[in-house]
Amino acid sequence: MAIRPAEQLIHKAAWLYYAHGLRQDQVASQLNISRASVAMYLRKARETGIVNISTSTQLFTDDVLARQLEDALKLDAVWIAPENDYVLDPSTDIAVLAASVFLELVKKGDRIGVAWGRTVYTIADVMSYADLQDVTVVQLCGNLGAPYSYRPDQCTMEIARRLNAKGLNFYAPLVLTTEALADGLRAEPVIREQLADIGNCDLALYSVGTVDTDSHVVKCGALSPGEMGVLREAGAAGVIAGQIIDAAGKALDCSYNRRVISASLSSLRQIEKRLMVVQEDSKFEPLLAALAGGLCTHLVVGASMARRLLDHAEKAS
Amino acid sequence: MAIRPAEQLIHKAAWLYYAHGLRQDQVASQLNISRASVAMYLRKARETGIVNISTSTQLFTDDVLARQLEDALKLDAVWIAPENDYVLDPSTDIAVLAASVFLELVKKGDRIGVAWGRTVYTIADVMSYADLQDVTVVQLCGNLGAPYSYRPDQCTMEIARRLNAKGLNFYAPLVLTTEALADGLRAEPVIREQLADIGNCDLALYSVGTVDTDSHVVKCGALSPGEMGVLREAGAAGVIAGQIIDAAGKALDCSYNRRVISASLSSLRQIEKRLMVVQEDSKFEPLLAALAGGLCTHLVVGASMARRLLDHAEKAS
DNA sequence: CACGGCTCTCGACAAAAGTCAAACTGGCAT
DNA sequence: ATGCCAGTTTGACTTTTGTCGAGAGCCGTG
Repeated sequence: MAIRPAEQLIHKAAWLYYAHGLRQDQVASQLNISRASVAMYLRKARETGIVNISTSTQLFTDDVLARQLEDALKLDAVWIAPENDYVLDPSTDIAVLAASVFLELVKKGDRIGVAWGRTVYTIADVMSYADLQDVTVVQLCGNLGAPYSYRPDQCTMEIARRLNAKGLNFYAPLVLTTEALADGLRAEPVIREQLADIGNCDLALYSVGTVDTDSHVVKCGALSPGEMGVLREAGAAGVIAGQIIDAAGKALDCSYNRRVISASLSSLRQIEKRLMVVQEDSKFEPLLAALAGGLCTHLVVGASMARRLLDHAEKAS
Repeated sequence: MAIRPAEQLIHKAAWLYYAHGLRQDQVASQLNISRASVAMYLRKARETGIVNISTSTQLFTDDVLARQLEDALKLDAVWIAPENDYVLDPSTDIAVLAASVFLELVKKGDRIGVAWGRTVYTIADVMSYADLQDVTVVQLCGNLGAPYSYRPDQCTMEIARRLNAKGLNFYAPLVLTTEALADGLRAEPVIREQLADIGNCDLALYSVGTVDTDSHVVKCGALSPGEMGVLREAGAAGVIAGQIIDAAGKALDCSYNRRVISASLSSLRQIEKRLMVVQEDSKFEPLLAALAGGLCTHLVVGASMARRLLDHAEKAS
C-alpha cells in the first residue's frame, strides 16, 4: 500500500476544507476525486489528529464553585462538570471534560505519566485525536493481567495512540509475592530507568481508587478482600497508581506497598502538573487523602463532589 | 443585553456538539431550543474561539525542500506553500498557511510583536479565531495614516481580536520630519516603555518590504519615490517594520531610519521566534537581506521563492 | 493466468447542517 | 400604557455532508 500519497491526499483535503474553508465538492474537484472520497479523507484527518477540534474548557473553570475550591484546596485549577443541568451520563461527562482538560494541558515535547483504572481508560476512550509527535506517554505503574480491559499498558498505549505520541510501557507485574523479588525487579535497569525518569514528567494523569472490597485493586486480584480489610484497619484511605495511601496521603507502611512496582509518591509529587480526575461520589475519602498528600494540582470532578469537598474544607477551617 | 446567559448557552451548545459529539437536534432538545438556534450558537462558538479547529501544518514542513532550506539557511523551521499543485490563489495560500503556523507557534501567556503590511493584514484576515485570554499582541512600529486599510494598529488589533488577546497599540507616526522630534517622541514614557518591552516578546510576525518605487513605504507616503531612489543608491535592500535595511540586514545609516519610530532591529533579534512570511516573488532580495540580518527564525514562503533561496544558498557555499 | 481477498473509489440516497424571512421578546423612550 | 427597536428565536426550505453497497483495480497465490 502506497501510504505516502494517501497521507498527502488526506492532508491536502483537510487543508483545503478546514484551513481554506472550501466545500467538500470544491475540494473534490481540486483534487480530482469524488466528493465521497473527500468526506472519507476528512474523517480520517480528524481521526489521525491532522485536524484538531477542541472546545475551550473555560466555562467549567469560570464557575464560582470551581474558584472557591481552587482557593480552599490551594490547587492550580479545578474544573467542575455540571450534573443536573442537562441530562447526560454524568460520569461520561466528567471523562469528556477531563479529556479536554488533559489535551489543553499537554504541550509539545512533554513527557506524560499515566496511571490506570476505569476512569483513566474512559478518558482515553473519549479523548479526541491530536498530532503531538514529540510527546512521550509513560506508564506509571506495573501491569496487572486483569480480566478487565483497562490494564495500565493499555491506558498508556491508547492515550499515546490518540495523541500520535510515543508510548513507553514497562512490563512488570504491579504487585509481587515477596518484597525481595520486588526489590530485585525494581533494580533491573529497564525498570529502574523508567521509574527514575518519572519525576521528569511534565504532566501526570490519574484517578484515585477506593479501599473497600469492591475496589479496583481487589477486583483485579492485586489484593484479596481480606487483605484489603486488614489494610483498611491499618489506615488505608485510598489507592494511587496501585499504591495504598493513608488519610494523610502518605504511602501506608505495609508489605503490599513494598511489593508494588510503581512510581513512588515522591516522584509523582515532582511532576509539575498532576491532573486528578474523580468520577464516582464514593471516592470522597480517597480523594481527600490524595489531596492531603499533595498528589494533585489540577482537579476534575462532578458538581456534587465539588460541593462536598468545599463543605469539608470550610468545616475544617 | 443579557450577555452572560448567552455566553453560557453558546458554550454548552459547543460542548455538547463538539466534545460529546451529539447532533445539532440532540443538542437542541437538551437545551430546549430550536435546532436553528443551535446552528447559530455553534457558528458564534467558532467565531469567538470557544471552539478551535486547526489543521496540522506538518505536511508543509515535511517537504524535502523545506528541510533543505532549514539546513541551508540555519532556520528553526520552514514551511513551503505548494504552488502549481492545486489551482488556488498562491498568495492567499501562503497567508492561510502562515496563519496556521502562527497559531501553532503561539503559546498561552505569550507576548507577540506584530508589524504591518499587506501580507500581515492578509494573514490576520484569514486567521481563525482562538481563545487565548492571556496573550498580548504589541505593535512593533509607528502608525501611518495611509489610504490603505492595513495600518500597523489595525494589524495588531485584528490579530488580537482573532485571538481574544489584549492588543497593545501605540500611537506615534511611523516617521517624523526631523530627527530631533523623533528622539523626543521616543523618549516619551508611553512610547519608551512599549519599545523597551519588545525584546521580551516571545514571537514576532512580520514580512519584509521592497525598496523600489512601488514599495509599501512609498505608497503609504513615508518616503517619496525620489527619496527611495537615493536610499537604494545608498545600499537599501529591504524594509523591516518600517526601517530600511541594507543587504547585510543592518539598519541603513540614513536620516530616514533615524526619524522612524519602530522596534530596533536588535530588539527584534532578541525575540525568540521570528516568523517571517513572504508572499511575493519580487521580495527575493529584501528577504535575503532580512535573512542575512538574522531577522528570521521561522519562514513561510511559496515554492518558487523556496527554490530560488535554495539555489542562492547553494551557489554561495 | 485465473482466482479469491483486499483496499480504494464512486454514485445515489439519507441524514444533518446552514440559511432566511417572519414572528417574537423584553427593554426603553415617549 | 403604548409603540418602537434591537436582538433572538423559530419553522420551513435549501444546501451540504455522511454513508453504504456495488464495482473497479491490485496483488500474491495456487
